[in-house]
Amino acid sequence: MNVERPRTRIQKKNRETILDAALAVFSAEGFRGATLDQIAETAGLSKPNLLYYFASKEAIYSELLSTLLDTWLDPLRALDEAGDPVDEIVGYVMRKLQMSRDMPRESRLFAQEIVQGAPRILEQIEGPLRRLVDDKAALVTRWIDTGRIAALDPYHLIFSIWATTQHYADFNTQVCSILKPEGDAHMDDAATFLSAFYRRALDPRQL
Amino acid sequence: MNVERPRTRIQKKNRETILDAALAVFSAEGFRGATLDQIAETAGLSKPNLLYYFASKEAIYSELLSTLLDTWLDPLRALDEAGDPVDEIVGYVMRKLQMSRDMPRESRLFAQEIVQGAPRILEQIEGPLRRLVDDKAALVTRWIDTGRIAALDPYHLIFSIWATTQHYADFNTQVCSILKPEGDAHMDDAATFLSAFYRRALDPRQL
DNA sequence: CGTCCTCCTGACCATTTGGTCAATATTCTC
DNA sequence: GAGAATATTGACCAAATGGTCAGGAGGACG
Repeated sequence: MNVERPRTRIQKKNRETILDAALAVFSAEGFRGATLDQIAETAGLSKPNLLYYFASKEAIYSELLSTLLDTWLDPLRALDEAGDPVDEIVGYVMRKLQMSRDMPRESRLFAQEIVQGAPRILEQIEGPLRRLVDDKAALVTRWIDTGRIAALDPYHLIFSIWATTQHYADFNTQVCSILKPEGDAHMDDAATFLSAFYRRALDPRQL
Repeated sequence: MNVERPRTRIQKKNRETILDAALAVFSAEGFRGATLDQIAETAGLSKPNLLYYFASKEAIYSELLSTLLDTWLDPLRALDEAGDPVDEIVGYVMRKLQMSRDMPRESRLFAQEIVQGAPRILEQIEGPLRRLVDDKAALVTRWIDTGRIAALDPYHLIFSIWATTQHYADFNTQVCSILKPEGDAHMDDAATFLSAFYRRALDPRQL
């Protein structure tokens, strides 16, 4: 089974089942911490069966990463030059926060990969991701130059958005330990905070 | 060797050597990814010798975490009610950023532990850390109530500071991949950005 | 110099884990 | 429903890994 494109419906279903189980296990345990047995059990399949669909543990992991990275960047892609600059960026922040709420496993998966030096997706980061960021940073610079937004380094602005929004997925344990109620009730508070925060920081008036 | 306090100078030296090597390996590979052999080699000691000084891999890891957490919180502790509110918070941001620059291994160690649900320091987070944060959040609230700083949720404000500053240590690989020059030259840019960013967001005038 | 205590190591062990394979079961196609 | 293609599994393997242990070095101290 060195196949790339699934040919039968069983293949499609099982590959999806495996990838979903792998996402759960890898995001919770990291690459090294996850075991094929765990993934197999989560998926409800036998270990040799996993290896019938994927060549190796690494193959599962790599396919996960590259499949998800694309989705992960959608919110940034949607940044639109035509809209109001401040609204656009605040909108991006909200979309990214929504993603942390809806896809915390994906967020943690990337977080762990990158913390460890991104050994398996460095290429994707230096290629597509970097190009996208360069593109959007140029857009922000245009907004700055026309005085429609505060003059703040666009790259570091984007980093700050990644950091503040992904924090709620990646460090959810810590957030919940400090904010009394469990659950993601505080996600709404986070949205309120970040919205006001970025609106204040970006407003071109003042100072 | 179930000793807690080192008694001889050899003990003290070797325990330090081991903890330093462990910090390097654990922060780069995570708890599960790190091996005793790696730590032993990094420390220049034999594996059985490690286990002469520490009861187990877990024991090394736990001692590392609890030793470092205290230092990690110093910047927040220094937040001073007597100073100018905006300057105090910006100062906190700068101290925290400095820590990400000087102690990236420690930052990554905590990051990985918390991403995985903080299984081994949850107690410390729910106890001392939470108390400290509650304390400082109350201080920020006082500043808000007297109109000396913008009205922003103090807990989420603190989270945003952790997120934005630690980002430069934890996701350093990504930052370097997007910002052309390697090295930590961009740490200065980060300081400039964060300083301006928080100053704008916190200024009590406007809006 | 002898002896006690600390320090260190080679050899070894049990378990875990990624991965293989031949054989069997299931599904698909005509 | 026969036969080919696809799917699944139990049994097994080699390497890695956390940890043990008996015994040997090495230093401190009388």
